[in-house]
Amino acid sequence: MSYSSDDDDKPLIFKRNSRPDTVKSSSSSQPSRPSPKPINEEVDSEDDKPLSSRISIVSKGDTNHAAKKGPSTSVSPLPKPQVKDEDSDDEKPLSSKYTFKSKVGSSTNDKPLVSKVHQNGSASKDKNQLKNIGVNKRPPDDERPTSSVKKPKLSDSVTPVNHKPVAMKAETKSDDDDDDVPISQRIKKQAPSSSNKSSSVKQKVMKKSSSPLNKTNKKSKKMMKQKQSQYSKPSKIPPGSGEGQKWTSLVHNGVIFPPEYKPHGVKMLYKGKPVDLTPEQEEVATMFAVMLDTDYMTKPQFKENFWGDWQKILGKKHTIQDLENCDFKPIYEWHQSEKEKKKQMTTEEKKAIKEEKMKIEEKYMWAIVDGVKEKVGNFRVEPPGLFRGRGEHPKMGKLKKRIRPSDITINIGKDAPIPECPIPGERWKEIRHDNTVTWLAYWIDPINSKEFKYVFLAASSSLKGQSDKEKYEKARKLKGYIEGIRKAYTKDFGNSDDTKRQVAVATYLIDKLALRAGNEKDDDEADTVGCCTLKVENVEPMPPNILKFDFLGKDSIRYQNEVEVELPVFKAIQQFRTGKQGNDDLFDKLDTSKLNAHLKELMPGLTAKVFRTYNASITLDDMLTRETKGGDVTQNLVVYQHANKEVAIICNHQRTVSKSHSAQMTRLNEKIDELKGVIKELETDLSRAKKGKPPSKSSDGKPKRNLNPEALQKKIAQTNAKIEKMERDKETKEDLKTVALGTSKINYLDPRITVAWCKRHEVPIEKLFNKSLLAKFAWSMDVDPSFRF
DNA sequence: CTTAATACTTAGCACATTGATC
DNA sequence: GATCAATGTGCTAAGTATTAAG
Repeated sequence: MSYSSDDDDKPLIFKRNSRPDTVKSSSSSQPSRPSPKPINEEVDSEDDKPLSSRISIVSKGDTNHAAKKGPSTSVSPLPKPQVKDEDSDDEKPLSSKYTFKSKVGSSTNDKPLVSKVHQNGSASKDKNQLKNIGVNKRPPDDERPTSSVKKPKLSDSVTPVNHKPVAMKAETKSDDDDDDVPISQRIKKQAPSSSNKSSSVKQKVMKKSSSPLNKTNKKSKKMMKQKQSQYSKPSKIPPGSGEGQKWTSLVHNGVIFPPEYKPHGVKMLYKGKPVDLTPEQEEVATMFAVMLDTDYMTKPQFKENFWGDWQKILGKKHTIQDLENCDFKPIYEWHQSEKEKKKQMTTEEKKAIKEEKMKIEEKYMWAIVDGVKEKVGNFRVEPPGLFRGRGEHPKMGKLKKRIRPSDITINIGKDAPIPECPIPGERWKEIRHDNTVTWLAYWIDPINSKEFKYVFLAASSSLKGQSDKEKYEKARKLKGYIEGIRKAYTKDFGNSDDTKRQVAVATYLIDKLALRAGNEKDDDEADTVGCCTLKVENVEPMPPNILKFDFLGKDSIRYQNEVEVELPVFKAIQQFRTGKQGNDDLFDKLDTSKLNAHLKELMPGLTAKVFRTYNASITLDDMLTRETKGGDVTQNLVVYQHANKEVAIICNHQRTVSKSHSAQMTRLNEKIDELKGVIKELETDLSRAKKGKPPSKSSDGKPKRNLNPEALQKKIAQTNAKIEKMERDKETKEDLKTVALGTSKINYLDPRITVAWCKRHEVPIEKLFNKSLLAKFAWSMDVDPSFRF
């Protein structure tokens, strides 16, 4: 390994690489990507600092993008809590709703008029709602104190039922006066007042101790057993709601099924001859044919599994006796031409089809949760197909059978009408009324009968937003414990108790490298690992104190990294490896349950994944603070992207290099060269102009304008600037070709950090959050500009 | 304890749409 | 206005985590 230490004082340490650009096509070999750049790290961790500072990043100086774009349309003085009024809101561009231009202090929001509130997060035209469904549509601003809840499952003494967008929003309002106080403080000072209205949101954050919500009369199962342990608050219980109650009323229309199979009649060949297939056989053959141009075709496992399932449908006696002699091309080509046809359709035709589809699907898109219209996430039942497992999945290619209504369990409010089964003559498997869960429906995963496929609300829903917020609040809470936790595990690196030592080292790795917990996996899943499931061969100690990691993590994405660690950790890893084979567990005394049980002793609700959230968010907050220099919007966006990228690297969020990447780079280079040629020419002309000569002939022989030296100078400068910008863009592009920035933005970065930063630096939030993100993070829009993670 | 069942979050990629560029 | 890259969205696989059951 080369640890080149071109970075002066630091010993070079972190080096990340990974899959080759060929990822997609590679078959047997493990994917790996080159990493953008090495990261150096300081050995001794400084407790409180974010990962980014504990790990020093070799950043290439920030490029300041010269091009200035005019500040965009920022307008409204302050974002306000959004209460949507479908009718009026719809038309407005989101930008007019958000976009902060406000200065830090100005924070008095006007109150949202919560009068109509219909729907939460969505940008849609929802003229037709589930209107006809009789539901207890509560007026939005109805506060719904506990008592109003129809089924008081909880005694009145219990925390008031939390509430929804409406309440939530209304609430926000109420702490307006607090606006300049950081949320965390507001939370603290919030007295659990009796006023039901304000109880909701903050409730969740309340100390566990204060709200010993014991499951009371939950009718069922899980609840009974719930141990009201010493650290009470089971994370499941949403703040203001009853014992794990997630909703009080729930109305929706069930799910929609893909169309029945329509045979195309195109015959495939077997040993060169056309074969007749029944529609069912043809359907499965078509699933395979359609994948002819994917690299699943290079995987024997895929073909084997496909053949196994297809043969069951063909029958043992069928003409077709093997896959080798099958020629699916005719079907493949038919499919390609269908695709082409579709592409050729005029915009109007496409539009018409789309609208038609919308009309049919409209009613499935929405649910009414506690009186608020919310978007449903995946209301379309997954169509049949061949299982596309990632990595070397043992089940790839298996037939994912068609799901029928009789496979579906619906969960809905007791008082809601049962959705009509969309397929005439068929019926749902089961109807439940479980308000302790958020799913609207589920079916058994046809590939793995031990698992389920759930239908949930969309990310823009209050239910999801609420839990998202809780996730970040928990991560922020870790801030207050992290120092102690680090001290504690550091102390245990040398603990004589094997288990304790392993817990300490594992926690260290999770904290420092943002590794995933690493649950156990079955043999019928791809062989990937996380922290607790690391194998001896995945971590190679390289004296004096470097650990070389190389393993396949989630989604079979390769994690490669070389890290300098504290000596005791290094020694401990060496010791964990002794006497074991490469394939043995590195942490043989450990699994995620034990690890999490330990973590919970350190902080209520703490689990391994919280470290990832914490480290990602604190890194963003820290880098934004350190690197924002008060430039223009463009420059600030570069700062943000830089921070975002760092987080993505820490979390190992990768993407495959686009097929056209190298071609694009080549083109960029050509353009740069071209511009350089222009410069040369301009320089020639400049010197000639200075001598009073006319410009040289341009290459194409056309005469050029006779410019004066000043004009030429200016042109040269402009062109140079252009070249510089292109060089920077090129670099950025190359740099980010394997880095996926989106994943962290969606899942790990507390949106309040971004929103507050935007407010502080007058960056329109729309530059960073697209429509979906704005909807998903609606709950964070009114954060105080001074918010820090 | 260990394993199974359950529910929910996180993930990359394919495809669609939008936007920039010539 | 066509072309092609960038961006957005849908899809569904693959994780984490808790609780119940054995």
